[in-house]
Amino acid sequence: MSNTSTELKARQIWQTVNAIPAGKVASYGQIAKLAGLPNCARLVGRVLSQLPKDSKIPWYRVINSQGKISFPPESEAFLAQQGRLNAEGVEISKTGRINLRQFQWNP
DNA sequence: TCCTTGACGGAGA
DNA sequence: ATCTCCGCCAAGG
Repeated sequence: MSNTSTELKARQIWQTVNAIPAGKVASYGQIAKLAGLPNCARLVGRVLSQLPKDSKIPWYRVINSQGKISFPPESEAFLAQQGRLNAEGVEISKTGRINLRQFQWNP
């Protein structure tokens, strides 16, 4: 067990994602900034991609800045995320977009 | 060490 | 609204 720089960043990211309230979403870049890591949107995606399947962290509340799920439509991951969001009342249009005006988390 | 690969983002066209 | 083209950061080859 070591505390590498990236591990510290990962903790910051987990903590921030945990703060997203149910029924709301946040973009990768937004999470990065709130975590004190500007310009690290890709890192957020990377960190979330390494979460264990049974993680309690609400990774599915994180989408891209275009208001879309960052997985290929029809993919297993896409459907899983879509389902979790729908279960929380987050609406996704037929074209796969989420209205950020309405559902984006603004702390 | 250099190059490629991503759950990214913003500016243009 | 859609599609490039870059810039960014860390990991893996």
